[in-house]
Amino acid sequence: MSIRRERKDALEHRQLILRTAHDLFSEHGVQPVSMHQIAKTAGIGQATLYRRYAHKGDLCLDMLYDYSHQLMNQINLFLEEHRNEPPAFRLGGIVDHWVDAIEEKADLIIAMESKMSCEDDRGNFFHSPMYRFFRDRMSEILSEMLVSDSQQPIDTDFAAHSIICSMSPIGYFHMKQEKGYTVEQIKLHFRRLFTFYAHPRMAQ
Amino acid sequence: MSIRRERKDALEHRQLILRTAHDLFSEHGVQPVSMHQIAKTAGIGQATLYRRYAHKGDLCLDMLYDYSHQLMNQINLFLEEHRNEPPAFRLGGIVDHWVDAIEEKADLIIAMESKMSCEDDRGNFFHSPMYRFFRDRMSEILSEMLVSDSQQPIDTDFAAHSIICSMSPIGYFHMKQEKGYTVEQIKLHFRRLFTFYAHPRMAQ
DNA sequence: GATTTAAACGGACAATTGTCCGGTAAAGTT
DNA sequence: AACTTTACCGGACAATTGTCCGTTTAAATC
Repeated sequence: MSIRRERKDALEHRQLILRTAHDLFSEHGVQPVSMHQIAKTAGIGQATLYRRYAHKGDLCLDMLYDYSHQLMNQINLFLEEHRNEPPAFRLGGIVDHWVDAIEEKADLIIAMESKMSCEDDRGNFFHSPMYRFFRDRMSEILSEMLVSDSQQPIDTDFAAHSIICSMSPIGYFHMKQEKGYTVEQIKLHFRRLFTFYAHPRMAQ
Repeated sequence: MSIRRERKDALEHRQLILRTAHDLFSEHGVQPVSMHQIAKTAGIGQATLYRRYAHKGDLCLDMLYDYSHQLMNQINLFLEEHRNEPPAFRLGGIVDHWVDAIEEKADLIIAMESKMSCEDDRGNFFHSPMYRFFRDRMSEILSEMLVSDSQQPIDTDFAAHSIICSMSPIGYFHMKQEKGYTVEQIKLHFRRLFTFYAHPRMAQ
């Protein structure tokens, strides 16, 4: 009774699927390409595709895997380089990176998010390493900010989660299109809003 | 050349659809009921249904119409009654009402939101009266809070929009299930987080 | 009330998503 | 190397979503 490792052909198929999907998405965009089309183009059965990926959102999540690691590395580097800057500055840096990522991978991110029902674990963004990374890094920074004398302690994980939600691609693009803000303006507004925690002025 | 008003049978069908959908949703839940099933049960054609509602999310949005007006009235009443309380208190009240609404109408709201692509106007939550109502009320309250001496003015519409996004049902239920918070704990955390704008303590 | 107009109808059709199950072949066992 | 096990394969099938188009009929005009 030993653990069977993944079959060689299964691994090849996974790579084939990712390559095929990438090519099709590049050529036609994300939304117009169907799962059937991906399977057919890759020359594999429908079920083989669905066995790997529960739905297109799940596939997109995996396609973002490399990019997300790249992004996490960039951010870690940024945080390392600016470790002596005030927390608000570092939080702002994360915001900037995140917004840039949305701009660059909008199609994939939206396709991913729009398929997420609440129940199913598989392909749920909130269970991805990227979500945890963002939440944990932000949570740490928020802790630094709030270490002081607040009589009402803020739950920093909760706050980080809220910040991530408020920077959802859907909401982001609504802001951009509806109000006509530029990318830089939105970044600025986010930075001001979130770093209000760090440099608050007494109101009223 | 005059404007033709809506045909009588069209109106009847609209009401029939809403009633049928309500009954089916009550019996089986929202997600398992298909558009085909709704049309068939109502005794109308597929196209007749789709002509009214672009997709199930659009239908859900309309089903929330009455409830949303009720909710808006409740909140207006609340704001009226507590107009002399500090803005943070009033913002907190809105949060409470919103969370209660999510709890009560979760299925419909999630079905609605999960169908929203960015482009199509029809059935987009961000174009609904409810969104505008929440954004505008919150924006007003935030203005009161921030009227003071901030050298970096916060865009209150932007802030209100962000708050709405951070209270999205998907994010809310993730918090609730994953971290095991009770409804009241989440309300409290939201209140603290958002009203941090109003009673901030200097950090660092 | 007959005629015209076009909004509305609905069933059939096309496309996409998601599942089943008999068969295949790779990994472990002797 | 032959055998056993079982993860994996893939095409066919079922369900759901979304659209087309010839026909009907309510409403405006005469």
